Amino acid sequence: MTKVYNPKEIEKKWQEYWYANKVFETTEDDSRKKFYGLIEFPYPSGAGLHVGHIRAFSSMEVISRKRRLQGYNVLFPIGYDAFGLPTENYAIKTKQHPRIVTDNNIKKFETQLKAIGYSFDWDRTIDTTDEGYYKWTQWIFLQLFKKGLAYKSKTLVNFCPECKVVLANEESQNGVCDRCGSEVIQKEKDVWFLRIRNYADRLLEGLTDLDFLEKIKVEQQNWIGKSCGAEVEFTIKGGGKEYPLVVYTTRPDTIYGATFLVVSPEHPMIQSFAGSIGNFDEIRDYQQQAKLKKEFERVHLAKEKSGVRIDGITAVNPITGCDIPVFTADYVMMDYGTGAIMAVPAHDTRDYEFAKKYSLPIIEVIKGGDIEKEAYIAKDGGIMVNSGFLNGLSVPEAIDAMTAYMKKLGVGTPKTDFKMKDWAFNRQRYWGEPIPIINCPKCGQVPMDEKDLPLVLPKLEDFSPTDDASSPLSKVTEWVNTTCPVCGGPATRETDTMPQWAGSSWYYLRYMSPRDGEHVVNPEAYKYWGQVDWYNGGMEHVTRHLIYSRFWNMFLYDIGVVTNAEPYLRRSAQGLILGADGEKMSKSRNNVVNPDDVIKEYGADVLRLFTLFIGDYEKSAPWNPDAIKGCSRFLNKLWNLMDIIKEGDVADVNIDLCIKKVDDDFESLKFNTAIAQVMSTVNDIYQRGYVTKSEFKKLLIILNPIVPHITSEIYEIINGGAKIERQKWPSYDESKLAKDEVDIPVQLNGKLKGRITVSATASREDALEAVNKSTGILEGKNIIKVIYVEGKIINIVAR
RNA sequence: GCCGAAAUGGUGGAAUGGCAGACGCGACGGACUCAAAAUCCGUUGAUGGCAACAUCGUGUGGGUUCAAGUCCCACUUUCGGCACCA
Repeated sequence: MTKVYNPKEIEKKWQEYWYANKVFETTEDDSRKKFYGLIEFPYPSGAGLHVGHIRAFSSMEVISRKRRLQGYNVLFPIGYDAFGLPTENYAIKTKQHPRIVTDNNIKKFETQLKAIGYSFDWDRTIDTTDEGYYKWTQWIFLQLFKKGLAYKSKTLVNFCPECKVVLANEESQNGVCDRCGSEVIQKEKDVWFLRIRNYADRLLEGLTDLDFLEKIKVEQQNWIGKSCGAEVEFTIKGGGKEYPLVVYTTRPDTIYGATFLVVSPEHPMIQSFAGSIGNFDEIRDYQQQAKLKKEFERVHLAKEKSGVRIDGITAVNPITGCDIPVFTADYVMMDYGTGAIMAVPAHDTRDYEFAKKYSLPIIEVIKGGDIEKEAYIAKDGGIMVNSGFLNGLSVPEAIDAMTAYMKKLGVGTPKTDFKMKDWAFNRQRYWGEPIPIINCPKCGQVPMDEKDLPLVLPKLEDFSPTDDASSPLSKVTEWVNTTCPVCGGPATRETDTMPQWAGSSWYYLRYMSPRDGEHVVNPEAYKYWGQVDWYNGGMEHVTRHLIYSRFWNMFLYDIGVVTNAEPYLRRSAQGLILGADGEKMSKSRNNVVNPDDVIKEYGADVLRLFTLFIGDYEKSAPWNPDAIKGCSRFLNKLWNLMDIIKEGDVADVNIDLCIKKVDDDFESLKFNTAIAQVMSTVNDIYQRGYVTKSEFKKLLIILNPIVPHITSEIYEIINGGAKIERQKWPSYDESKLAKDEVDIPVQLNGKLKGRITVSATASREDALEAVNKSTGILEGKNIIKVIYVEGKIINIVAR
């Protein structure tokens, strides 16, 4: 009898061995194929690791360990995305410096990660708040600035009065601050933007060849939101003046049905007709109202359309020559298209609603719907009517015909637009990368000299935010005041810092050469590691981080820093672990599971096993504390196999099938079924009563990526000290996957009636013979048809 | 409103169109024990039947097929994303 399984003891032993001997350290090695596996590096919060992290990291951990056993040279790194608000807020609350808080949190994370036995190359650890790191974040920003892709612009921004910080659109969805949940207000501010819209088309097209989960592609496509249409010029007449008003439409085919025109309340056209507009006071009131409405109300709460007719001006339809009235309404947004639309109520739901409310004419130009009841969109179906030369055409034909006609007349041009907005790239907070720009009264915005990077974040005693939405850095006059690198005159530094998305937009490159002081990424290292082979992360980051980092990589490709336009070849996503109550884990719900507690009770291997066994990896699954026992029992059973090792006939246990299943399932992230297969195989082994050493070794190796401690220990014990990580991933014998004799179901008229045992390659006649012999179901029956699928089923249709 | 994913026992979840419920949890019965825990063995979709067995059963209603959880059509609900995007 061997000693009992003691996870605490063996896990400590193996972790010490791995980390002290740097077993997972990696260097470029041309003699071996490379594999670069990436996980989203964590934000080191004070709360420490969460079981969700474990699940998120475990897929690439398993794949990386498997790849090593398969002979690959594996880069599997870890780092910390450590700039950001929570740390800063916590630091303010506890009166510590964010640097101290960050360092402590990182230490805590590292201890926890090591206690789980992850096979990271710890020597490559990076930290976005490290000067040697953010030097290069700033360097990339400078290149963007020099290429005209970073600009400052006055706009209304989402401002959180609680966090006192300007938020990106994506951080203030539904008009609520992502961080604190308070209501966001609109504030005018000078803000840095990155011209990500310039890359919209390439970001969209680049998706085609990538092995990203389909739903990730779809979300990115929706986020980018490309629409193809045309800009059409209407002429506004009033008070003897003419004004060319350009509207944006995706449906030029419906122009014969345009019965009015709507401009956004902010549209400059209104002001230019100030003198000729009869109801200008009313219009001004409406503009004021629209301005007061927060974005949230305007978009989400305004169930009913509102608007005002602009008296004294009319618009001329460039195709029909007809005069139509002009309205202003806040359902038209200034920041999309041209801020003006031609309204076709018969074929657009919003225009329909507006026309009904203000009793405007509705002209049907596409047959097929019932415009008495509702607008008929008819994107793919329907035939044009009441539309001059378009009559009789289908909608797609009419779109092409009208676009060409407008172009010929010179009143319209094809135009694509994107929903995605430029990336608001700054925060008025302390704990972020300083923006390396100097404002000179003579020379304007001047980039810092690259030689002077990093621009170090000054040590600050009081870094709490200011009430006037300016950065705490503006208080450090000795830091702010500097000289202009161009003219040498007195100048001031930019005091805003970069958003948290900055550091994470290029971290996958830094891992390739984490300590290189001369390059963003060392060219030799890049040449070897190239693209990330497989990136796993959360669905919550596929529209922001994943697009932002693809954008930065494309830019670095354009300026010759990297040689691949796309950073990630494959991207998968894990499902959330929900609380035992089926709700998302959160402190406020008090349903958070701390991995330390699980390790304490069951050990790290059980934790690793359970987070992967809990359900389909790509779907969310609730944490069931009772079910952990099953995983613990299984590891005990695995351990106790040592008591029944015996050489013998290997029949009855299909180890080849098990290897194949595990091999395939790992590659498609079906860890739950891979584990189930191994459990079944172990059950079969106990049923048989003994395990052969060769079977046992194979089992240990295929399980090693998931439960490395116990498998390392058993392997060492049964093989006189041999190390499992030096072994080869087992192959399986194709010919042994299928059995020679099979038990197949017998159906009569599609209903299960019994089973027969036949050779896997038995003929139809043999199978039918076997049915006759072993069952009496065919007696007195008239056979009409026999369906026989070799090795699968026999179904007899009979009366 | 638009786009996407999903719905299977008491429960988490398995099923290239071919035995629905693998594997795990729980429950029940038994062994071991003074007892409990741990462990081991057995049972466990529902209904009827002593039983062999029969009937029903994968959100709802239709359809295709020798055969449907799986494919097609029409719905319902839940979750995620986008959203007066012209």
